[in-house]
Amino acid sequence: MKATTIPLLGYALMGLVHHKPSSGYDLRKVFAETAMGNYSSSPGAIYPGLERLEAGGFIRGTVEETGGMRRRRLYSLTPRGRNELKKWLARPVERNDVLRDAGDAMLRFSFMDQVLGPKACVEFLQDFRKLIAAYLGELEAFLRKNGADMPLSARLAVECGIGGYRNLYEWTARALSEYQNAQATRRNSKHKTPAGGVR
Amino acid sequence: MKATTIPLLGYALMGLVHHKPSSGYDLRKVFAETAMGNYSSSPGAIYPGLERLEAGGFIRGTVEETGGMRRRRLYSLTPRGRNELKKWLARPVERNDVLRDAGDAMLRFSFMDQVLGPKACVEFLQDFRKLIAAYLGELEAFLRKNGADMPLSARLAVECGIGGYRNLYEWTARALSEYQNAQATRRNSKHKTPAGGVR
DNA sequence: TCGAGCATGTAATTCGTTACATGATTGA
DNA sequence: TCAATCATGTAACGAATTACATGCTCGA
Repeated sequence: MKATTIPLLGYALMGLVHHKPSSGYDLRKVFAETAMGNYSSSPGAIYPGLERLEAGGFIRGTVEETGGMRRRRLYSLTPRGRNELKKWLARPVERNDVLRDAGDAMLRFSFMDQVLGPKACVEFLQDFRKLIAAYLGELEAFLRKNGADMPLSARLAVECGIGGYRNLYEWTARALSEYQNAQATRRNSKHKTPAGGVR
Repeated sequence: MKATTIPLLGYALMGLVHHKPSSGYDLRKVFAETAMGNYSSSPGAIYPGLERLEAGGFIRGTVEETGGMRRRRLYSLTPRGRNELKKWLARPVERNDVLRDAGDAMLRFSFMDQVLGPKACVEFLQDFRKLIAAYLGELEAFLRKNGADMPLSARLAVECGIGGYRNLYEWTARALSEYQNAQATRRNSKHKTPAGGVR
């Protein structure tokens, strides 16, 4: 039983395909045109990535039968894929997720709402916030200790990084309060707006 | 004449080695323990990376002759390497540098002071600032157009990204004013503290 | 003498990048 | 009929990750 390790791009693809069944071309456009501009968008990444996911049984592609237009292979999540996506999203946040600019963690969060619901988002944000605070403390200590001996531009670069984490920290507070508002609204309106909103 | 394309890690290594001749082990520790925690630090990245740079003639390794301790190979920058580093640092900032979290650009900036001097840093910051402002506008427009249709967590993720760029934007202002102060100080003290500071 | 930390490497694998190739469809 | 755009691929290559292997040196 192989470990079946899925690269980040694979999860990005699964999350998008879960949101809305899509072709490779659709997905490339998402990466190229939306705020997901980090991530590849090159055909040499997307198509092999989709093939790997299909070979692993996480997505299934079916050829669309529309009159006109060239054939497009529409991918959608299989139950297995949905399960894998859930597992990935439900992983506890670790210190590691905070280090390398947290791209991984933010990707997870951006899909979390639809798949795991608001409660999981709140928990995630709380844990994330704690980790950010801890790392922020480390960075500030580092700067206090070494800042004076560093070339100006290097010190400024570190300060920029600290500012980035401070932004992240403040963002978690805003995000948490938005979730509290959303939950209050939902309680009042008695499920008038369900959770996911696939369309 | 091959293109000799050097990966980002290669430039990180060159910048560090220029700052202070180092062994592979030293460099690994820098990546593992300082604020440069993004970047690999694994031996399978560092040692082959150093070998490639040496094969390209950018750095040269000499075995240290200290009594005691196991032999360590100390690398230092060759003239060719210094030239290559300069060329990389002097590249104009492009829109592309702003997209993928600007890790590349910040790395360049952090070495810039020592190699190109404060004037280049100021120019860099001014260009960088403009590009950030432009991309920030795009992201905000994107959010205005699509924010309402996005799941809450996805929208929040975009807002977090926007906050990150806003931080970057504000940081450029602070950095610029620090450079102006530094220049004023230097003028007053008549080169008492030169530019580089290799030690 | 034994383990911890110093120090350097190597091999298998996987993945992304760049660049190229192909063909279908639509509108001018 | 020609260009643009839709849509899917493929091949070569480079580089990072993981995991393993090795040997030195110092202190307890």
